[in-house]
Amino acid sequence: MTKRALPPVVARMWGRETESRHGPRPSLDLARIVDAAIGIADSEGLAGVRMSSVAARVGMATMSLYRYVGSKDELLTVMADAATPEPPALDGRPWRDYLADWTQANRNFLVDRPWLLSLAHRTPPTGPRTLRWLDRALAALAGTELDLGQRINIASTLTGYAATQASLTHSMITVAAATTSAAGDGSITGLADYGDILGQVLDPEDYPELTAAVRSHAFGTAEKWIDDADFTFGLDLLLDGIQALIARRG
Amino acid sequence: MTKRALPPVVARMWGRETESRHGPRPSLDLARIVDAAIGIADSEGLAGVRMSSVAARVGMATMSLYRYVGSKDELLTVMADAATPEPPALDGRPWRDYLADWTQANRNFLVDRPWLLSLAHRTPPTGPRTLRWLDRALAALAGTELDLGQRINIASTLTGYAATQASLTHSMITVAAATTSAAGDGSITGLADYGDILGQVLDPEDYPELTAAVRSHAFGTAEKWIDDADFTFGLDLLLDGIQALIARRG
DNA sequence: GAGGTACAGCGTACGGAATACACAGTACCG
DNA sequence: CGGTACTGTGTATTCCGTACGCTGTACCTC
Repeated sequence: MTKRALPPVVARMWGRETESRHGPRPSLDLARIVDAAIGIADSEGLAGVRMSSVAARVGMATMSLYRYVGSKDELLTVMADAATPEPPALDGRPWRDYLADWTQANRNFLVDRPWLLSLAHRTPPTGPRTLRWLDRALAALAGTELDLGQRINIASTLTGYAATQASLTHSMITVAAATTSAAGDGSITGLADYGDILGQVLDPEDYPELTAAVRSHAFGTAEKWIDDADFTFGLDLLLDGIQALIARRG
Repeated sequence: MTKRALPPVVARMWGRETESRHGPRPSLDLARIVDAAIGIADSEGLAGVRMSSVAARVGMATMSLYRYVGSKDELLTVMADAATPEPPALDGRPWRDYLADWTQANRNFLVDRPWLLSLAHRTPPTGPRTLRWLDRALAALAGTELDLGQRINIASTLTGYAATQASLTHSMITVAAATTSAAGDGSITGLADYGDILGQVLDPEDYPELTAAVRSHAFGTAEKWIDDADFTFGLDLLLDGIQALIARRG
């Protein structure tokens, strides 16, 4: 029985705080702090999330936050889970329909909240929301002959795909924050620029295929990355692979 | 002709510095600084990479680094490219063989240098190494009927898969740095613990499938994540999907 | 009901890290 | 041979995260 204490972050995400009976009751709860932090991240990006700014937003002193959160890092971890929406409902749909929906929804909220991408690499999923996504994906595959390991693997692969696509979409769409303020400075501002840059930099001898791609404007249109068509294309690749596997097993 | 100036980072990565003739010659070059930074990241992690520590490592004053790099952020970007190895050689192999190799190699260097994962979300690929990976993947698909957009899409999907798997592998393997130093503290230390935590936290009503997975120890064995079998499983899914697509086109 | 106790909110202070700025020395230019 | 542009660097500023200790309060126990 290796039943150790939960890591404090995890405990907090699940409301497993040991209720204390002494002293004044807290005037806030973790949720309100996390919401404030999420609000800031949405409007100013992750960089705007400072202990001081969050505290100001909830009307407390900076140091008071530490009664609710062990560290800024912890706060970010909790934020990452809380900012994740609920997964779509299964409603008895066939696995392929559902997983397509699931993956797309996954990508969509990552595009809406690009800062979530930067928080993705912290921990394996341990929050209620994130785990619900995993659970639902497993549920969709429940009717198949796949074993549990395979189902988990499929879920992670799809999440990974969603994240990759969201990240690409985001970095391509973004009019990058011009760090140097001079007009016409050298910041990468959009997609057209990306193709430009590659064109300027690539040696055709060394990068023959890429050069060809740039020349035929394969990176040219910004819509390409916002459009669902491209996303769906890759997704279908994955789903086809899964379907073939299931067929083999059945 | 929208031929703007290259972003400074990009210029530096490609050695497109405007050679200056006045003044003393630089006593170092960017490469040595980047190597030092990579060395630190390898041994202490990204957190160990401070302008001061890097400077110490190359035997210069902190502020001297700013003669070679515009900002720490720029340094990290250049590091990310420089730490990427060369892609495997194509050698006329069929696309599927090569891409399997390519993806696996991609995952492997990410597992070796987990800090690269945290730098992945900064920019679309603009460095010589990263772009060479892309070029080689496109080259492998050159014989197929797929159009360029599709080839690029496939390459990103595979990179994404490699990154996802590497990230999972890493977070599972890691004996997490115990931030609190007390023994038996609550940090997530490994895989067994991960299953433990889920078990403690999940409500079977709300997470039926996950609960079942935990109970049957689907998260239980650490080898599962280090082992190639699992990686190859998902990879084959993808490749099958691609193969089906190519067959359809041909 | 009185005192003790543990905990909430918060002001102050410290330490680490990035980086603006100014200055000294140096190599090449005319 | 002065001027100039650039290198290396010390100093100082600014911005954060957070350790610590103090004050007041609500509940518990006697």
